Amino acid sequence: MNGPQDPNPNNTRFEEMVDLPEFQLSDYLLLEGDFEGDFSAKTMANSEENSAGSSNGFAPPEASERRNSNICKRGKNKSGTGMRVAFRTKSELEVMDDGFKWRKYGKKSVKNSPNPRNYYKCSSRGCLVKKRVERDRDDSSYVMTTYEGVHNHESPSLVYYNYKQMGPVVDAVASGGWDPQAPPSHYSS
DNA sequence: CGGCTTTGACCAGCGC
DNA sequence: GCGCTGGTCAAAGCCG
Repeated sequence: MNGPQDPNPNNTRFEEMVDLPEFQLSDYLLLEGDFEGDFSAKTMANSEENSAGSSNGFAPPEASERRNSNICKRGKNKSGTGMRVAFRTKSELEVMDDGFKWRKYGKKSVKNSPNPRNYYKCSSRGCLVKKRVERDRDDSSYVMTTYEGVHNHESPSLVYYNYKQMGPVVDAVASGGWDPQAPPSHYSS
């Protein structure tokens, strides 16, 4: 199931969302995927607040990684899609419209967190992509969203995704040079 | 009536 | 080996 398949269409929609005033991307975590190297979790913070610790509910990478150990704990990707991406977003809304249709299938209170974790599956037939949503335990104004898997279809609402255009964005994020606040100039509407 | 959410139960992996 | 915890299932209820 490898190949030049859509790595994560949500990235595109998400990037558009963080351009909106009510959304503010804080952390971008590549937890698993078709990457070279042996890292299991990679943390990208877009702000100098990162170096200031968690004064703003913003955990340093070390802490973020530790928190992500929950996500990686099972170490198995039942959906077999091999791609997991986590975002931490400052948002009032718990469920963000990323262009896909999600069906809630579970809710679980997590240890060490006052906020429950919600589990969603993509509503599209045959699509095994899952999504976990929970509020940050340190600062409930932040929402942790974890996508697992790759959509085998396009967004039912709008399709902005273009793999060739997406590549440089991912590279920019990986190198810390991507500014989520910047206009989505790579879109050609 | 169909689709979605809710919620408790069950299952499986991991750490001790 | 056992207990804990996270993830999933499935039945029931709700809503459009």
